[in-house]
Amino acid sequence: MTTSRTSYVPPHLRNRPPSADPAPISHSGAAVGNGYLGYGGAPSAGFRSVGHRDGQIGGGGGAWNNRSNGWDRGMAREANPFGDDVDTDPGFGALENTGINFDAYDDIPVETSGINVPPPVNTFAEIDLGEALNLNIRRCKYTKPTPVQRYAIPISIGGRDLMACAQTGSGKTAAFCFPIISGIMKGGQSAASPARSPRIACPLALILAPTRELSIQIHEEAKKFAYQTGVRVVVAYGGAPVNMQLRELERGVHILVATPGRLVDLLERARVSLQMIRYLALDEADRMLDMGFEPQIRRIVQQMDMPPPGIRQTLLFSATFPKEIQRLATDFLSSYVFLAVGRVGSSTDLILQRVEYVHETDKRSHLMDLLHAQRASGDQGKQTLTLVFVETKKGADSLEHWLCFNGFPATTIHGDRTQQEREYALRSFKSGKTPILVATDVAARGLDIPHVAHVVNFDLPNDIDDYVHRIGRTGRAGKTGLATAFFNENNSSMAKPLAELMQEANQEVPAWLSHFAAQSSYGGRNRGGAGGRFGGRDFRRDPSANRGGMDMYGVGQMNGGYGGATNVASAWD
DNA sequence: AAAAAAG
Repeated sequence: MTTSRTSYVPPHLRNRPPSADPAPISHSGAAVGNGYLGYGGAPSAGFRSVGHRDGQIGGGGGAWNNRSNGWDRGMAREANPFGDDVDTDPGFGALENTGINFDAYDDIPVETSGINVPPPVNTFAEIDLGEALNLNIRRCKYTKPTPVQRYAIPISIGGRDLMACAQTGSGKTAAFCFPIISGIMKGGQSAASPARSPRIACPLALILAPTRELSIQIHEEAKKFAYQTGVRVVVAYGGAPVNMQLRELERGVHILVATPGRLVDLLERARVSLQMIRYLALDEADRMLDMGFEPQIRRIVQQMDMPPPGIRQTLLFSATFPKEIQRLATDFLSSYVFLAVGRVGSSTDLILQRVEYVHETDKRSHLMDLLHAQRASGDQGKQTLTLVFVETKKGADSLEHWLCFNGFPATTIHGDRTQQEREYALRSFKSGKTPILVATDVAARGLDIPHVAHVVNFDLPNDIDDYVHRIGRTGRAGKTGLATAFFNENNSSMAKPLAELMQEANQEVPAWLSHFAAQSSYGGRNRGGAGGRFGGRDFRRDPSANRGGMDMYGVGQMNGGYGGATNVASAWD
């Protein structure tokens, strides 16, 4: 059980100040006795009962965590996700600047609604997240919480369900990971219903994401937050060999990050049980609940063995949240708080949005012009990454070939490529080896790719929310970004919402686009996700939305929920 | 109609 591995903290040194910590990070004053009932720096001692043997079934907790061998080996082996050299570790550098420009945060509009909303905090120290997690927060160089974190963390710590609208890059992942990790540490191991077999993994938290790459990214980030907390994070997604993922699950899992398809597969194989779930988080929640995903999500959340709303805690996050989707989401929530954080940087100051009228047949040559101009003006040596969005997978392949043929190193990511190719393409793009990435909407949401200077909407999406997500891939890390859209007759349905969005973001709207917008009979008003200064608005506050939804809503809320407009802050009015 | 997500 004992080992000389430097990352292992022997039991007698646990709960000790930093001298016991092998990580090459200078830190001071790690307090002892932080209220975690024996957790401190390496809380594994608090999780398992001592003296169990390998493979022993039954007892106090989920099947795996009685197996002290597996557990301690896991602890000993836990790789330092921060790397030994901060300066040369790209992963760390990326996390260090998750698009957080604190100077831009002072006048960010924030709105909450719901009953008894826990008040926001101004510092991480105000919340008792635990010493191990606090140390990781310092390692991440998060000095103070972002707006979404200031509000979402106390709400989650307070045990409330949450529907949060906040731009990706505003610290969303941490906003739902911190409370989950902290809650798992505090709660210790529930003694309830052990699994039937040690081969069934029983995670306490489930984080679902709409793409494989996003689930990978969340997993990487969550591992940093959970480092040496004793909380194990495992990822499961399709397109990759299942055996490795199964082995990881067998070694124990507190937090499972997954895409829906692979999770359903694992549930059907009875390799995962959701009976112990205490936290459910949906990232890009509006996408997860839209037509393509809804049946799978309902299956996972409502038709397996997951505890119902009110028993588990549910956290929904997205940059956009259309009203129809909000209404759907109430099925998964109990007396929830709605939180909207104004767009930070992304579609306001930091991203310069341009729309150019380009005929379908001229798109390639026009893109070429842009790339030539960019190449001419750009600082040589500095990598300027360009992300080009197209509508179809075939279109992505053909544009990639054409760009390469014309001397622009490009690669592509879309759902017809193998997972290996997808991950290679993303790495190749991030590293600057192929500074142009042609992508379908698989790359539109959530991916944090530093140094993307230019997002080109070669084909505009049909949904303004998708546009918001796409351009959000640039203007990150406090840097400015450029978003260029090619517009023509085929996109006339987008004219109005696009013009309105750009106007709200104080962007210059070309006269011809306004003309298109005026002609267009399509709506674009109050599309829920895109309207106003916020990333969204609580549909419970919309009279027209409530007319149909109120009954269902009133019944669905266990604590009475939102009882009309009378007892709620009126900042909206 | 398209994209994503299981094999």
